Amino acid sequence: MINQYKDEDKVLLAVDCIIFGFDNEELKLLLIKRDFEPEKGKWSLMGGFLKKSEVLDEAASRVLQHLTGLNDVYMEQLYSFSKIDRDPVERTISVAYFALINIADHNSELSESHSAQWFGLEDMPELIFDHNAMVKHAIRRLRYRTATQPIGFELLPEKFTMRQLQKLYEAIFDHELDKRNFTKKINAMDLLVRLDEKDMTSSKKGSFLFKFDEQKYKKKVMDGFSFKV
Amino acid sequence: MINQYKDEDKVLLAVDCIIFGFDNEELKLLLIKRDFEPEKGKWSLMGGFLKKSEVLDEAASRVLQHLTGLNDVYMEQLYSFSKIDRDPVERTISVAYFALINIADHNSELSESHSAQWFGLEDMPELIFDHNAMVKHAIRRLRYRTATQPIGFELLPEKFTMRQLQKLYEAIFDHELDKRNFTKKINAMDLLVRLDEKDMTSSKKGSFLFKFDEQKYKKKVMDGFSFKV
DNA sequence: TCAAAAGTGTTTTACATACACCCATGA
DNA sequence: TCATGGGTGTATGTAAAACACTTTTGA
Repeated sequence: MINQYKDEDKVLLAVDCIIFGFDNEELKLLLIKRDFEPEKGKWSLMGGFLKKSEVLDEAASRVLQHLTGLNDVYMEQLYSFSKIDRDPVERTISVAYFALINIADHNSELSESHSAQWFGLEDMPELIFDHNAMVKHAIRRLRYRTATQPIGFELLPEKFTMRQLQKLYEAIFDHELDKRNFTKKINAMDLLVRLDEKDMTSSKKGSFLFKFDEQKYKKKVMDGFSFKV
Repeated sequence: MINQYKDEDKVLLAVDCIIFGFDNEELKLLLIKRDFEPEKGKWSLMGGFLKKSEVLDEAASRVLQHLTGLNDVYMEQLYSFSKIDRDPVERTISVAYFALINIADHNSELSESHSAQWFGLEDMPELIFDHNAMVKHAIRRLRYRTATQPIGFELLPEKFTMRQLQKLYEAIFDHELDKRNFTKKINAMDLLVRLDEKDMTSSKKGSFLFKFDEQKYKKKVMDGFSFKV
């Protein structure tokens, strides 16, 4: 078969990862300080190029794994960015992905070796290229996804307190929530299992730990779901 | 500056358009019968390759314009598909776009010259490559977008009756709606202007024509918006 | 005069919101 | 004993859903 596509333009395809974490207080992003040109020394999302042997999801996982050491992470393709001069070196289209990780899980030596650092959404530096726009987009998507599927749990450790979960939702929606109403709504979802175990670090009384029920969780994700603020 | 990207793989980037239309009864898709290999003679979405001089949105508009003659159409980037062998000729990543057009507006000679044809979602043929998956994805997005922004109007002529609008929403959500509740909800949106004009084709009594108020429409799109079924 | 679609309001139900006090404990 | 965060229920408002009859007019 002759190749009827041979006169078409080829381009570089990058993936860039918006990596969200949660430190029990605020939503954070893992950014790297570029140690190569162009824009050396500036802050940037972690990225890489698609190889011919990979699909996009694999490329994004590889990039994430490279920076955090983590596998099996919640990732979702976001949007493809294609401004002509977005990368000054060469025409590059970038497919943005966002990832939700548990900060405690990531390999911090690996991150440090990439001069990576967590930033709160409020005190983030300016990023290179169109990365600021990617982050904006990712926050919107995270809010929508959280309102639609219980993916918030991906950002928490396996066992967590109701207050941690609430703080997380508050951070994602940037909106204070009522403790009682929140508990009610979460319980109505019927996704959590309360353990016979308390976290004693946050108060003298201690607060119950929960984990979420993966079976029910998967079912809810399938059926759709709604959380409103 | 030396090109530090020179060892990276380059790929072909395609755009494929999911083109929705509405014929007052059902949602339809504009498909083309391929007249070139591979998969010649099979049904497919309209597509094309990204040129180095274009951004993705431009490529998608060009492809759409080529088939329908239409400019200034509602289009939205959907998702990028990257399975290794999705196109057997060469490694090609495709960025899917969806478009909403008014069937009456499109240039039907142009479409015919591409052997294009409208299909209801129910009686659609199997499509080549991963185009079926693209369509599925597009329907999901269209539902979400319609629930979130009043974009349904993009599929209607300038003047339309309340029943046409209802039929459209019913087609999008594949769900019958109550006439009274629908009218109430649409009126509450405060987007429509009732004209002193009736459409006499659908009944003896005739039914009022409406148009939507572009000013208010734009404002609502900005502010966000909610329509639930 | 009747068939066919248009138009129009009220009641019921579910869900979101607002709101305040007691509990357990370590210091 | 008291300061701190944890845990819980009820009343109110708002939006969705269910539901049926009258109007107009061309055939």
